Amino acid sequence: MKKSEVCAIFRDMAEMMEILGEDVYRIRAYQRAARSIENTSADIMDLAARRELTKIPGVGRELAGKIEEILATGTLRKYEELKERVPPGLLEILRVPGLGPKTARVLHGELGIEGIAALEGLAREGRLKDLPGIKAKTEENILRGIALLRSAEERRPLGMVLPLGQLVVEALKEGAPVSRVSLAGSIRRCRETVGDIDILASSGDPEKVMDFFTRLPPVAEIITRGATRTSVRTKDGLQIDLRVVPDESYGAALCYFTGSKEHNIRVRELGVRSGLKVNEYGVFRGKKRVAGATEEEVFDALGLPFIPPEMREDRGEVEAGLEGRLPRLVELGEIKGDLHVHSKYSDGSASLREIADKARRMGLQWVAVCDHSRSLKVAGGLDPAALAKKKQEIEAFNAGSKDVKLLCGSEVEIGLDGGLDYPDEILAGLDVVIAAIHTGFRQSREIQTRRLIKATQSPYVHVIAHPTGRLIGERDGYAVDLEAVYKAAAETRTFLEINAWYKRLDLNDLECRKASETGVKFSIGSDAHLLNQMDFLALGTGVARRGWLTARQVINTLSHRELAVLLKGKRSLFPK
DNA sequence: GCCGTTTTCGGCCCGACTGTTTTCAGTCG
Repeated sequence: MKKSEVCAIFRDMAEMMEILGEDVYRIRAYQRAARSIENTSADIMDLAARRELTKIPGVGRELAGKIEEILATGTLRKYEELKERVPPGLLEILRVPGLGPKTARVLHGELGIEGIAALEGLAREGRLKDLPGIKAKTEENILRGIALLRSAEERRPLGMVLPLGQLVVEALKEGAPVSRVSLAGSIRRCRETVGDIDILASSGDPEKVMDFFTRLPPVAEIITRGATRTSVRTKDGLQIDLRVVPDESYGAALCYFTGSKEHNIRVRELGVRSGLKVNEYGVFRGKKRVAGATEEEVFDALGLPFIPPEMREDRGEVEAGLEGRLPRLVELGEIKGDLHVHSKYSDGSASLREIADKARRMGLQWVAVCDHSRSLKVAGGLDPAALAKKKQEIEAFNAGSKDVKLLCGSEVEIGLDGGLDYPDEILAGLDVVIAAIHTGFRQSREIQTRRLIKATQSPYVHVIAHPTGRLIGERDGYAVDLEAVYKAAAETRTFLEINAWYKRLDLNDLECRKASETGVKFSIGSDAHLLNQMDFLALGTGVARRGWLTARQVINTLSHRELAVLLKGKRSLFPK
């Protein structure tokens, strides 16, 4: 039983109770508990075993008992009772945007509607109009909502969306009368997937800003257009919202529109306790505005240090801020190199020199060129001769390069038995060895765990690449006992990769945070196969920041010399 | 159902927008 299943049950229950018109604060308690469980890095089974479930914020005695019941029986009596009273089709129609629990209740009570298909049919026939609180307009809105639901694109990987967001922000800075402009929303928090692009600007002439915005080349359609908020859709169906506020509200609005919603709620609650009201226009004591122009000012008025956007998820950052124990997060500017890049030697498209030139343009000092190992034939895995040639070329390059240095590495296949794809003599000659699973995804949890742990136990393996193997929106990671892997990695001083390739982001934010508690350190690698993909390093840094990691916990912050010493150091743990 | 330097009872985040209403309820972010 995973915590996600517990959360799903609580969320379902909240929706059913909403339809039944139960107490809103009880409903909110279930929703808050679900969020809170999702955001906790602790293992829910462990907490239950230690009878410490009430340590989760928002979980009291009552809900702790319910979680225990779910863990013990797989379900919950009260949940089963609710399901008897609320048919599943009724939950389905709640997914229609603009249609909430109150309306759903009326639709079911009066017409017995139990699904989107039935709802659509009756709306088309004009048979909803005479229900209490529903007229022609609401009927139209329901039909529009159903169409929207069908066309709604899934959330997209951050890396697919970020470049467009940055482009629009740059365009506004250049061409529109704005004094400040920034990305906001989940894209600014560096969430791994993004539903739409939120942008905030301040200006004394919002009309001109909106005119400029709606005429930008990527814009295909204007959805709504107002003085403070305009929404457009791009040619490939992505929504961009631009909000324009006066300069004195910019900081408060940036906090508000960056979110997350849960973080905002927490911050406002904090304000209420000291008699302050927080909204998108500022922080107010009575009618007097006490802060609002900058985010720093807003946090300061609430007695908080600046909380970086990547942390604003209500995962304990507000409490940590109050107690003065917010970590100083690793910054992109501190990243000195990329630990995982593919070259022409295997399936990458760039030469060693091109990789080094790109690194120089990015302000990096070193790059580990880690091509595939020999058995991964589909990806041009290197046989020992090719590997020797590559090593020679890298040595020659380094001898002639005053600034950027290359490390000769390999992304070595981990076999089904946990064995490695090159013999030790060859591994010993490499600067960096990243061990990876690309085959045998369907092995049992025990086998996968053993494979990864055995890899950490090699004196020559420095990094476990993309530890879960998941691809965002395409496939889940393989079954593996990650906590056992973290423990093995910590004991053997093996680093865990934050693979920054846009569909991987593996480990993810929560797992980074959990792993870091065991003392593990991390290596960020872009996994670039094309030169421009080295820019994914920024995504990996975002994941590290969302995982609350400091510069000391990320080995990419080391100089070339420091890194070389660290990598050689693992062998000394293994007496001959 | 949770929670506590105003409280173990009585509160529980805030505002915009829409559509249905003559002053407000529902929904959303």
